[in-house]
Amino acid sequence: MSEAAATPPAPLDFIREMIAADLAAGHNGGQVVTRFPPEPNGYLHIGHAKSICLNFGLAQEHAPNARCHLRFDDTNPTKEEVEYVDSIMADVKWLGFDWGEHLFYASDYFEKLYQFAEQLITKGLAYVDDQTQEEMRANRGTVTSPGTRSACADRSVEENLDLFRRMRAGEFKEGEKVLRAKIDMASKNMHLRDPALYRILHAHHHRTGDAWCIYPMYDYAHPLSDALESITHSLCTLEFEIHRPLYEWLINNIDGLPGQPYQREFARLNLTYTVMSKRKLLRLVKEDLVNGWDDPRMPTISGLRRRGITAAAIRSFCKTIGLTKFNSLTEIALLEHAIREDLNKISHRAYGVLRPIKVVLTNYPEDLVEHFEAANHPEDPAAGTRQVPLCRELYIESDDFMELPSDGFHRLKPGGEVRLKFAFCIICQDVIKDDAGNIIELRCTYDDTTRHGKKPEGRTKPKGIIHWVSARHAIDAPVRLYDRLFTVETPDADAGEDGDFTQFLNAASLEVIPNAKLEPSLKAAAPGTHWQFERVAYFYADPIDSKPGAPVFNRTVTLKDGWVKK
RNA sequence: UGCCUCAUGGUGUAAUGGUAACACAGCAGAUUCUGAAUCUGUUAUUCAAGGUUCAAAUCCUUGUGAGGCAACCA
Repeated sequence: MSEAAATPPAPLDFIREMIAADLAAGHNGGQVVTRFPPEPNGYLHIGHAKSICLNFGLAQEHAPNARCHLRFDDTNPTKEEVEYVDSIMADVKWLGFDWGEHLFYASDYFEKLYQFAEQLITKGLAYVDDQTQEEMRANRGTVTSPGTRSACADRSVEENLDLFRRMRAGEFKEGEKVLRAKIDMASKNMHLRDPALYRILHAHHHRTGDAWCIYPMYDYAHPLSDALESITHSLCTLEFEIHRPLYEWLINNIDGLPGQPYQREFARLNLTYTVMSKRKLLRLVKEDLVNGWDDPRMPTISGLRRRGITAAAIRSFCKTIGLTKFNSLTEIALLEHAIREDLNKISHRAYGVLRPIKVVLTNYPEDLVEHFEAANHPEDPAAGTRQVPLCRELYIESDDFMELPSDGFHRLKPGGEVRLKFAFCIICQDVIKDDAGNIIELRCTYDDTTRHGKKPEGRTKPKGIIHWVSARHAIDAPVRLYDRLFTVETPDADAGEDGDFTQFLNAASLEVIPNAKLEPSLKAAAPGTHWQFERVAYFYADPIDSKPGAPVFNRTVTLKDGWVKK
């Protein structure tokens, strides 16, 4: 029995199968060249992570005969900004991928793209159209009826060339002229009804400045950029499937392309309880419905990062969801599982009491302070230990006490006993209330025979083990509890055609606890570190708002809670 | 009233004409100085109807449902 037989190889998705077949057939000289081509008009989100993991992952899997390019699809200067370029590069790097020398911009190809357009005109495959946008739309026909070709389609090559050059020279106003491919106005595929190739935009471009006033359309620039970079496999999402014939038309009709890429499509990621379109995310930011692109509730890479989600968790998640053409809706639980799995491994444990209730140990000396040794990680002795101070007055989680306990509740109750983790057991003797009847303090006694490590004879162990902090030593720190951004699984779909998805925003998606009681060692928590507050949740010391000695914590994800109240 | 694509447990995926499986979620138990983690067990699946075949999730036909397509956006 061989090792290989014991562990079958992971099954290939349809894209990887296709690439394996290309390689087996000896295509592309054994090279695999992919690209991740974002438009710098917004921040990357977890849907992009799926594409990044695919494209860069393919390059890693086929190394050294492979590479993945990062290319900015910056063909629309009216929407694009350098802020987005910078954030995209930072996010890709943070996710753990490297484009090496292969950083490109579609705008780098403007001159070549222009020459290819002249080639198309010369071949009689493109013409300058004078129709207005409205006329073009009207003449395009409908999905069930053919369109009508513009009278301009009959212009001579010479006239088209002259007009196109004058478009470039800036002789015309925006909307006055457009370069169109001459394909088929009766095609069932609307994208083949003489699609626009170039439009006039007297706009300042973030890289080319004012050098150009005509800009190529995505459908034109994308396949040619792929070909210019000798991309072998151009992978995009399903909505571009219908663009494929146009992609191929361009590749086949332009001479002098160094590469012959082909496009294939996969389903984009949809996640429950969030929205994923850049347009909607932009709206959340612009209308201050969240605190910027990196708000920890956002599905953006920067938001997830700031919430405390690790790159490893995102990569693992992307592996789990697979790759198909099925338009799926992935439960957020799958992501949460990937997050907990990684955080459980890397997070040191500490005590934090979010909603404190004071406990007085009536039989504990007033002036005594003891330190108990606590493990930093239960499954990793190498993580070491720390000393946690304890005195007569403590805080415990108010959830860990019930005056009228429900069935199966095995934390603290009147007359009941629990263990203070790593310390000793206590019994609740008295419940002190204020005039309004609110519990303000618990009077307890501790049992010295139950100290950590001791095993007293003939004594039943309490089922409940709770965390605690010393009232005298606790530090106060702000803790932000993040929850899902929306109250419904599919805010998009539920809002309908003309509905507003913001109506489903979760009003309780952020709760700030200004003064959580934390064990003193947490005072030194470095910004950008991951913690598990035992029995509560995973937290992340906010990298921006934390100051030396004054950390601010973001709740990344709660611990799974297996206890269901009966 | 057109064209393109898709359809496997609650969710995401695998099975490439030959025993429908894995992960998540759920449930039950073991274990535990975290009601976590870990371990064990378990519930639940091929959109429908025909056809081809010794044999169909897989191939064919017809339905049904979902998504996409008529920017000078990407």
